[in-house]
Amino acid sequence: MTPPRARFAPSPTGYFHVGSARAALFNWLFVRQHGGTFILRIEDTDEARNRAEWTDGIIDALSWLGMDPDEGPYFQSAQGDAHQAAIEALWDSGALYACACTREEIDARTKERAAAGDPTPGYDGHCRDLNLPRGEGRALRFRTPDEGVVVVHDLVRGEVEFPLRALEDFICVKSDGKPLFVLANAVDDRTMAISHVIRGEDQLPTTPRQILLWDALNGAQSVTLALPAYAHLPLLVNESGKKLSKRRDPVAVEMYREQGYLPEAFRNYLALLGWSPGEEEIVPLNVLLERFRLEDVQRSPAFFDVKKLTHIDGVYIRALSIDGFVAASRPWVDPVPGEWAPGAWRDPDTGAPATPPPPWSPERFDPDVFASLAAVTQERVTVLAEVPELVDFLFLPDAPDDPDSWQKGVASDELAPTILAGALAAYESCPWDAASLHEVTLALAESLGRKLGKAQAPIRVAVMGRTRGLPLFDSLAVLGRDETRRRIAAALARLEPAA
RNA sequence: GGCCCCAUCGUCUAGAGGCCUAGGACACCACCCUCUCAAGGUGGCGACACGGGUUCGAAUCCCGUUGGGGCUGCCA
Repeated sequence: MTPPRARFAPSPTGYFHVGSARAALFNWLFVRQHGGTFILRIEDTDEARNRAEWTDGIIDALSWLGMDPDEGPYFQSAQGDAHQAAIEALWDSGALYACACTREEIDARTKERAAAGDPTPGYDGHCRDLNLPRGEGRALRFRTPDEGVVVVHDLVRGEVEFPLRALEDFICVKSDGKPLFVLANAVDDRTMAISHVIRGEDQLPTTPRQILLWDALNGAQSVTLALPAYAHLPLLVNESGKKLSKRRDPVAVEMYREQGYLPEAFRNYLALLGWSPGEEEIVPLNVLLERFRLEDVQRSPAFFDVKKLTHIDGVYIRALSIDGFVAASRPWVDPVPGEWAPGAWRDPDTGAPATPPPPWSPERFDPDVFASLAAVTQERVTVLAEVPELVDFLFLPDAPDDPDSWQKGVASDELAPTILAGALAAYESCPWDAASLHEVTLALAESLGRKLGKAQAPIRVAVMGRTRGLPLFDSLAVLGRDETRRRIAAALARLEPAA
């Protein structure tokens, strides 16, 4: 196969949609394994607001996922000359005609037809043979053949036939002279010599029009180009089986990045939607590259399952080396000014939800202290944004205050004062390491006739603030004798303010 | 309404006529391990939408039904 040229062509509409990310990934995998070219084209011809910003977001997200384009970004808005030339050629060849109908007129006629028993919707070809001149608020329609079929040769779906009689004369140039998506898209694919169009299934119904346009362009312009190969990927849906919607579904890739999903894990999960690498599903990139086949892509829609994504992310996090984990956690525990950090991105619609910064100040954070508990932290988080709440007790001036934990672990335990007082005494002079602390605390528990599991709760809440968290004795060992005892004493005082 | 697509456990999938009393993973449940929480281990629950064909034999092929979805804009 000659090296393919495939494009990822998002429109900058606010943030990077997971469905777009999946489409980009499949394009990228396909191109990489065939030594081809991965092209980024920004389809920004509409009312592009804040264009630069959204485009930067797309580029950042692609880069985060390790899929930097080989060419581009090209901007559709910069292709005006090519679009114009195509329109002129098409007009001169007679493929287009001017239409003066308004939406209202068309709808009215459709209604009339329906009343007369003809349910055919769409444009009725009213202006088709009127030979109207161009201009004056007139859109240009494509003269669609009345008989026959257009067949789309789809790499994942096989041959899909569209009867032409059901295809109306569609508009491809707006009344202001600007091309519509269907035309701009086809023209750009021609000028960029695209060989493979890999995109979402929602684009399948528009494909016959683009094929018609492509053929017409071949006849109208001096260059004859081979039609690209098409591959329409199954849609990503929510749990009710509907196409992922920007409104009610968490679809922003930026949001997942903020929450601390690793790009490798995210990419691995994306690859699993509509495709399977085989017996193992958590596989490194080289395996993805080795095994991916467009032909093996599933045809039915796939549910974007955050639970599974999260599980996979947990596996990737645990597979990190300690150093790797410490480095990956950095933005969440010790963000560097000027560099990417959680909280930088906000949902353009809701203005939320950004991951909050760590609860401690940069001055209080100690990388070495964090590193000493990294191993036990690593196996307890599933996304990096969970790291701060596990280690915050180390960097806050006092034990974090969690009312539920206090109530459950201390206030409602009649033995809590005894345990805390016992621990305060026992910790005064015992060797300060996890094993010794374990031993000493176990002895205290047994003297009170309690299992260690139950007896450690008040100490844990007094020092670490919550009933759940890192292993207690490792944590105390790192926190230090003085601070541990100070917090236990503080908890005792809080329990018996009078005494 | 019209056109198109799709149909294996709740979810993602393996399965390309006999290897399937349908395999794995997520989720869920139970047990084990255990200083909390995780992680890990063991086991469990759980699917070929339905009806006709074709065939010695169908989850796999064909047809129909039903169900779901997409598109149907002078948006991209």
